[in-house]
Parts: sequence; C-alpha cells; structure tokens
Amino acid sequence: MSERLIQSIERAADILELFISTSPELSVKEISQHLNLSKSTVHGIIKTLEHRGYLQQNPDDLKYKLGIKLFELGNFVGKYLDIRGIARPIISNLVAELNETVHLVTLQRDELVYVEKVEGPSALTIYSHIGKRAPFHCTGVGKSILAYLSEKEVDRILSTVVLKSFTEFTMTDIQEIKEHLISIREQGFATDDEEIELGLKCVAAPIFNHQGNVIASISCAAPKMRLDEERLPKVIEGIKAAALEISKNIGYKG
Amino acid sequence: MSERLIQSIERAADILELFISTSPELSVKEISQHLNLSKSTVHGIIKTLEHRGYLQQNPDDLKYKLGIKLFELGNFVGKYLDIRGIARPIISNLVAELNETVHLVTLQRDELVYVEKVEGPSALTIYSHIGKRAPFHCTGVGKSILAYLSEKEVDRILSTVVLKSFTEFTMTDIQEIKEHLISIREQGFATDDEEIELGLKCVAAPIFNHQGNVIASISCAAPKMRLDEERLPKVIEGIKAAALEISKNIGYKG
DNA sequence: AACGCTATTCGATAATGTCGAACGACGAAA
DNA sequence: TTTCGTCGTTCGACATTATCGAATAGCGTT
Repeated sequence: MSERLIQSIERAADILELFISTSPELSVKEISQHLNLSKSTVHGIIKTLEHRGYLQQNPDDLKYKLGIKLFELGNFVGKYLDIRGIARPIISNLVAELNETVHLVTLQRDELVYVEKVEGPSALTIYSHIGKRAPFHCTGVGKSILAYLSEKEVDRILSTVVLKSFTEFTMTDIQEIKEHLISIREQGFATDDEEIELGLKCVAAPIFNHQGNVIASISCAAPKMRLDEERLPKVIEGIKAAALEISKNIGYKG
Repeated sequence: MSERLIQSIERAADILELFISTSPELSVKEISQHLNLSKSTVHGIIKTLEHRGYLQQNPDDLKYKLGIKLFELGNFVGKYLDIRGIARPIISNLVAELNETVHLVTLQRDELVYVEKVEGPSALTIYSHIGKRAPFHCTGVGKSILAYLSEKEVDRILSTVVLKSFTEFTMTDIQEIKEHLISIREQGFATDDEEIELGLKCVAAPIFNHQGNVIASISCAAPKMRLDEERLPKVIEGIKAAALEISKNIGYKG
C-alpha cells in the first residue's frame, strides 16, 4: 500500500471527525489541544473548511460546528446507497406487521453503519441513529453478518475492535463468539439478548448481494418482555422473510 | 477578509463537490480534466480521501464515488439542525391535515437548503431532495424569506444569484421581485404559482428565531388544480399556523 | 485600567504538495 | 499472439506553500 497521503487533508478530516467523537461545538483551542497542532495551523484549516461550508462559526461564542455542506454531501451519499431505497418499503411493511422498530445496517469497510431506521409505534427509543457505527460482538446485526463471513475476515474484524462489555451478557471471548456464529449460521438468524443493553432484545437476519456475499443486516429491536414465547417465532419469521426479500431484490439468487 | 486558505483542502472540497455537480461516479481522468489538475495530483488527493472514507473506489471499473464517512458526518449535522427536530412533528401533523407534501427549508450562508420533506399521500413527486438548494426568486419558501430580510440583504442575495427563468411565470426582474416582497410581508405568506414548474403551486410562510430574524420557511406544494378557491384558504391558514408554531417553539416571541 | 483569555494575523523557514514523465495493467484491434 | 492505446498508479526534483512561534486584536472580568 502506497503512503503518499496529503497531510493537510488528513488534518482537515481529523478536525471534522473530532466533532463526532467529542462535541458538536469546539473552539480553536480545543481542537488544537486534541490534535496537538498549533492554534495557527488549526485556524488556517478551519477557515478553509468554513469558507467551503464544511464548518460554520457561531458568532456568539466564536466556536465552530460542522457545516451544512456536509449535510448536503451526506444526503447525496444516502440517496445513492442503493440498498437503502430497495429495503425501505420492505422494512416499512415489516414495521407495520410487527409494530416494532426495525434497523438496517450495512457493512462498509469493515464497519457496521446504520443506514435506515423505521420506528414502531412504541415509545421505546433505542440508542441508535442513522450514520452511527454498531459493534459487531453484541448486536444481532453484527453477529448475523459475522456468521456469514469467512473465518479470516471474522478474525481480522474481531482483532481490530475492542470487545467492550456492555452488560453481564456481553460475550467478550473471541473463541466463544466464533462458536456462537456456527449456530447462527444453522438457524439463519441472530439474536441479541440483553448483550448491549439490559432489557433490550433483538432479532436479526443477514442480507446477501448477487454474489452471495453478506453485505447488510436488518434487525427488530424491542423490550425483552415483548419478545416472549408467543411473539418471538412470528418476529423471527418476519425478519428472515424480509431479509430474504431484500436480498432477492438486490440480485441474490437464493 | 483574510485569504490564507489551504489549497489542498480546497482542492479536496472541489473534488467532493464535483460528484454532486456532475456524476455520482467519476474516474481520475474525469476529475483531473474538470478541475484542470494533473492526474497525479488528483490521485494523491483521492487516495487520501479514500483512506479516510470520504471516497470509495469501485473495484470493477476503478471509478470513485463519495464514501460512507460523508454519510456519517451529514447525518450528524442533520441531528443537530435543531430546527429540524422541532419542526418535524408539527409538519407531520400539517401533512395529515392537508394531505399534501410539505417542505422545510432553512437559510444557511445565503443559501436555501431543504432540510425536511414530508410527503403527502398523493403520488406527485416534486423535484426536491433533502440537502438540495432551492432558488430564491421562484419559490414560495425563497420569497417568504426574502420578504423578511433587510433590503441590503435582499440586494446582496439577488445580486449573487442568476435569476434563471424556469417557466413563463418566473419573475426575473429584481425590481419586480422586490415590489412583490412588499405584498408578501403584508399577507404573511408567499405563493409560487407555476413559477418554477408548470402545474405546480406552493404556499409558504416564514419561520423566525428568538431574535425575530427569519431563518427558515415551510411550504405546501401541490398540483395547481388541487389548490383551488375552496382549499386555498385552508392551506394558507394551515401553513401560517404551523410556521408560527415552529417559530414559537424555537423561541420567537410573536 | 489592567489582566487573562482566545481568536486571529504575520513572516521566515523547512517541509511537502505538485507536476511531468515513466511504468504497469488491461482491453481492443490486427 | 502481438501491438497499440488508454487509464490508474508511481517516482523524483523542484518550487510552492503549509507550518510554527511570536505578536496583535478583541472581549469580558476583576
């Protein structure tokens, strides 16, 4: 891999992403401290980004925040995330049928990205938002995708992330997770039973492209008590059927 | 105004924005031709952007497209567009009441940006999408905002844009537009009567912030025939009431 | 009025981005 | 198979230019 990367662009990217990882509003000083750059360097980069609409300055406290140009670019990307347009109506139908929130997550550059979320009528709000990354080891979507990757890919992904423990049910042992993936593959779906948040249960199924590779996953998330013996089979069937339908619409010959 | 802008960042921005203005997929050669830069220069910038997830390369034809990182940043910006969260439920109610599509547009750096769109049940799809820019002179949202800006600001904005003529009803004379703004201010709402597209009619009303400055506008868009003498007053009242409610929720003391 | 804080400007210097040319990979045409 | 042409990528030399530290300006508080 060549390494002829342009510093100032990387620094600009560092600054933009700093707003996501720290705070939506930052001062020049805060940025320069976080990135170990001089204030004047940061100032130059910031003014360039502001000039282009990637940042904007609050006239009151002189702090900066991400600009409207990023909103425009981001929505343009969302428009051309083809799987999204295909999946949306199918997901909407599923939400109407199950009365629970459904998420669509795609695998992009070894990361899981939420790209669609249709909320059910219940007031339960899950910690998720479009554009955010999801962990692999403690979500239904993550595990359902891992289950259909090659062992090499699973090893690569799991070795680069920290297997953070969210609840007492979170699996943090790579070997344990890998064994778990076998049963997921046999079932054709994955569950998350309070592994990322107490009281939250998810059912997820993988989505495949025309080459048969897993590229995404949808999941139904609900309070554990609502996914009981009676409703669970119905939810599993619904999620599996919807995932298959999306896969087929993308070109999967299953 | 200082002019100490960083070239490579501006070039990176040029490249990103080129995807919006030309095509969602571009090759190195196409980019270098559009921007009058050498292939190697473009290549260096592109590889840096790709490394950070702002671009991604299609392995088949080696062309590049905008990357998922922009999707993430854009959605983060959308989350903190506070007016959006406040307006959304009010707009949804209005759509349910009017059965027509409603747009929310904000004024950002002298540009009109669509930030929310709730479609009515009718199949009519209007040429608009979130993140896109709207013209000032031939839309209800544009004119309703201009009507509440100072004459200085109106002059500045109208002098920097081209008053493109979309239909035979488009106003392209600055003086005519400025006189028209007076009556809009008297009425408290603006209409667009086939000024941007034949058969399309809009009713729009301005939204004010806590300082009483106009910052946004909502509009109801429908086929002209559906906004007849009978329904028009109802739509006008609905739009005006919703705009006022949003303004008050933002902090406007009207 | 003086202080502390931060954003902003400025000038010198060294770092680094840019260009043209060459290479390599691929597909089409002969 | 060979040849040609195209395009993405790499490389080295040079001059542009981004960077830093110091100085300035602007603001609010003591």
